[in-house]
Amino acid sequence: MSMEDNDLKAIDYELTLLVRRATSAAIDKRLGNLERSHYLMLYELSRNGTMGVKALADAFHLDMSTASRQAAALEAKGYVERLPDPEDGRASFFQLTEYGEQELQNTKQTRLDRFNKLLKDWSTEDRQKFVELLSRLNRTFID
Amino acid sequence: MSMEDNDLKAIDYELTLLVRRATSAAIDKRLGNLERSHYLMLYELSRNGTMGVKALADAFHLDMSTASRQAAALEAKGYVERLPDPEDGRASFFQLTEYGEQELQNTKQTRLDRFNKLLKDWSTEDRQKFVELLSRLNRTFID
DNA sequence: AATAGTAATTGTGTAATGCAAATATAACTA
DNA sequence: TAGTTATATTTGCATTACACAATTACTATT
Repeated sequence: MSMEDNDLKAIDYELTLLVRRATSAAIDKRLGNLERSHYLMLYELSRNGTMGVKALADAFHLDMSTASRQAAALEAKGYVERLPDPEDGRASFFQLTEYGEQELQNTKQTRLDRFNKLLKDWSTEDRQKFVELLSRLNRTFID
Repeated sequence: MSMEDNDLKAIDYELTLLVRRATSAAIDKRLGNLERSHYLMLYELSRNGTMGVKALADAFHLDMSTASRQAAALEAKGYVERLPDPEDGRASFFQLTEYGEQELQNTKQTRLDRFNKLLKDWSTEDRQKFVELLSRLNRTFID
């Protein structure tokens, strides 16, 4: 076992711990009024305009059944509206509603506030580096 | 909204995404033969020798009911053994078995291999920095 | 003793996910 | 064009992981 393996092991352990803590209710599961899964989906919709179940599932590498249920939940809560796809009778598009947009902004702010507190002692350089490394890792996962 | 908020927002988003991806089966949920929760618990037991349900729950900030069920699952699989606490009739200790130790080592190796692949292009400095930042974040969460 | 506190378990409910089967519609092919 | 295959979505079912509340069996205190 090489010296560098220790870093990798530590990364694995810390990430696993982080995921556990985030899954555990208090930290990340729900912030603002939105569940994590709903937050992500609304976020994606706000960036992309409208998307169908397939596109949402692909964007997050989720099973379509999962994406379908989450989109239905968002619709039931009034965060999104379902529009028929004029070119494909099987498909539909989801679009953020005014209310969904509001909740998304609220939740973004709540989450920002949390990280402001949590990372208040971090230097700008460390924050930037953390973004960079997290992004790189996420992009790697996605391939 | 200040300039630095962008970093915090990005950190939040990337972390949320990471957690989602990890929760999603393929990446982190199960590696080697161990579920994430079992991996963490065995890991903790291997570092601390023996622990009771209360201590395990505290270590991970879990509800005791959750820790209790997970410990019971580990026992059922033969990864740990339950020993009565001689000083407290209510309590017991869990101790890694030979088999549990093996599975833990297997899983550690499997996870190490994964990160070796995943982060093969990362510099030593980046890896070290990532460990540092992740650890700092986790310690912050814990308080 | 009587009471209050604690370790653990069990019952119940929820969120998030996947796989498999079913449905409706589209696209392609012979 | 009729028949077949592929695709978008939904629904049924199962699993993992968690919390909260109630219960049990002890322990500690008064």
